[in-house]
Amino acid sequence: MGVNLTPLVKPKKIGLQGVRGRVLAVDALNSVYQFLALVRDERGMLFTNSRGEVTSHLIGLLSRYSRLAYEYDASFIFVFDGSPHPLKARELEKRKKQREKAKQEYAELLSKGDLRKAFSKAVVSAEVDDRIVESTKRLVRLMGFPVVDAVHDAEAQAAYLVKRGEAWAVSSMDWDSLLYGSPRLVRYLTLTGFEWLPSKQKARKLIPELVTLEELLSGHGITLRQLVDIAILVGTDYNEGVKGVGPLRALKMIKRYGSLENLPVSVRRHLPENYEAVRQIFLNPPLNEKYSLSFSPPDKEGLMKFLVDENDFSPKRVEVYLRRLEAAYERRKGGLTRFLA
DNA sequence: CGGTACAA
DNA sequence: TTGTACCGG
Repeated sequence: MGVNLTPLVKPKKIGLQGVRGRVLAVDALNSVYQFLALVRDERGMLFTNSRGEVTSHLIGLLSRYSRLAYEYDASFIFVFDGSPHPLKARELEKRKKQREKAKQEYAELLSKGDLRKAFSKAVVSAEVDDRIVESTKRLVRLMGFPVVDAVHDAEAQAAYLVKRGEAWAVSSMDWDSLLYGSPRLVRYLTLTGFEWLPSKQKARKLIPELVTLEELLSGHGITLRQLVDIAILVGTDYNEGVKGVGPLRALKMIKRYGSLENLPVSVRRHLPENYEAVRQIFLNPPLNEKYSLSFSPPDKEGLMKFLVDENDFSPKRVEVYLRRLEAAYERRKGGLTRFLA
């Protein structure tokens, strides 16, 4: 679930116009999780092709990113998680247990006929397997967007792409890219602007928000290293936080004492022994430096074969997505030519 | 989630 | 213009 920085951040609402013409480094599987959670029928069942393979993520990716490209002239680099960092194993185990519990509860609620509650469990049980990752990569490439593989966490690689100027901001629901030093983070990059709150059985209206690392740090008078120390106190994917310490207390302590090393021993003794290793994951993560970023026109034949022949999409719908992607590509290409001339 | 159609 | 209902694979 990443790090909870919510109480420390004052995002600026930028709306969809705020990403016009921008290149976003998308945490691809973060986006896929949202689609798997929400692109479902009224019983909470995922969409599938005739072989029973999940297609909900393909529906979501096509409609969202083709329209953002077409209507807002945005473009995307899709960044994928690599092998999980060894220190993340405990967190992954925890999530797996949560999913399994939710799956069971889903089946029970469904057999009792409680469709609304069943749906909320289906959302928690969303799971990304290898086939979903591979089909996502295949679709993104056919759409003409570059795919970048991270060594471990996609958020680290996406942050690096923004630091290098290859993308304007990271697009993700999670905060972690800021800890990896991304200068900008865009949250809630959706078209309809709704977030489903399973606990409340309600949807809340949201518009895209921008968080600037510089403003976050200067606003609190801290350094990136200190922000990472705050995260370690609160808890990250790589360590349990100190009990009773939330984001606000952590900020106060790090501002007062400067760093984890200087905390009073009463707090410091609750830190994990390997906190320096966790700090280095964020400050100095292994990166893929040999990525290639080629933006191509959409592959019409490839998309038809993949979506219509293999995944039972209606050809009429696929043509709509294709037209958007073609128009968006031509417009960006034209803009670039003008810029170079 | 996102698209569409139709109501008030 | 906003709400609501239904569909997509």
